Amino acid sequence: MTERISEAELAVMEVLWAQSPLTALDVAERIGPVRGWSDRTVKTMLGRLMAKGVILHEEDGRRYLYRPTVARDAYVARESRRLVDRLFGGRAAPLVAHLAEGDGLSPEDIAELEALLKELKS
Amino acid sequence: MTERISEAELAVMEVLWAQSPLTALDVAERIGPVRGWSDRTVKTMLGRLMAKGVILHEEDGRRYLYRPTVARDAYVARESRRLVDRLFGGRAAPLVAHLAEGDGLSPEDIAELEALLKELKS
DNA sequence: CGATAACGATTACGAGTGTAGTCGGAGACG
DNA sequence: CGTCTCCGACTACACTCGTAATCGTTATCG
Repeated sequence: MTERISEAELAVMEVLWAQSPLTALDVAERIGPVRGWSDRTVKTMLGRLMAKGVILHEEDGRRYLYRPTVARDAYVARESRRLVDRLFGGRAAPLVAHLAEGDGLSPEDIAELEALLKELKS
Repeated sequence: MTERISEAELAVMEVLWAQSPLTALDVAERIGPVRGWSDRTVKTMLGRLMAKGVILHEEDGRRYLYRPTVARDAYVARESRRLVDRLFGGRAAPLVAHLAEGDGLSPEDIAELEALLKELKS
């Protein structure tokens, strides 16, 4: 049901996932420095995210407070699945294998994965 | 260096990764039925992929034979890394955890991952 | 040799994206 | 009360993507 979130929009979502509700300017302050966006741009993103239904706003005097309607976890799960489906025929193991190649796995990752697998088998 | 490949373009790449070199019509025959594309559309994709430098063509009489310049493995590794970086701060373990949640891991996946981890530790 | 068919090259066009600018109304300030 | 300012709503514009259609040239077939 939830529509796709573009890369730039995701930056706004990350801010709101980190803390919400926030005003448009709050969001802009947290993003502007990092991405070099004007506050207008942030406002546009908020508008588009509203249109996509992934955030909502509540009135607060003469301005709005924005908050996500979609949990980060849910979004992340969907995107992960998309990638795995598109590139690996839905199988997770090859993905991990690929990450392992380019030195993508730290020792902590490996330990964490082992623990995870142990749990899954039980 | 390599530019991004869009979703529709990826379908063309998959065909060429499966077999190459191929003519435009060869590609269209392999894709058209599945995606419902006209051969014109396939030609457009080939042109854009050429512009992006991820395929090249060799002349074969009055037509071209196309082949990838980028290995599927390299592409897949880059895209996987992008996702992991964007959504998981570069850590692979949380990704696998997310996939595991939605029943995303088959028993074979789990077995395969175990074997992989064993190998990585050695 | 003239018509036709097969190709590649160029162009089209609406939706989405990145990145803003402008307009209009409601408070704030003098 | 008139003016300035802050905010959201609407508009802009170039670029990418998905999905083709048209143009020009060259080989081919009768």
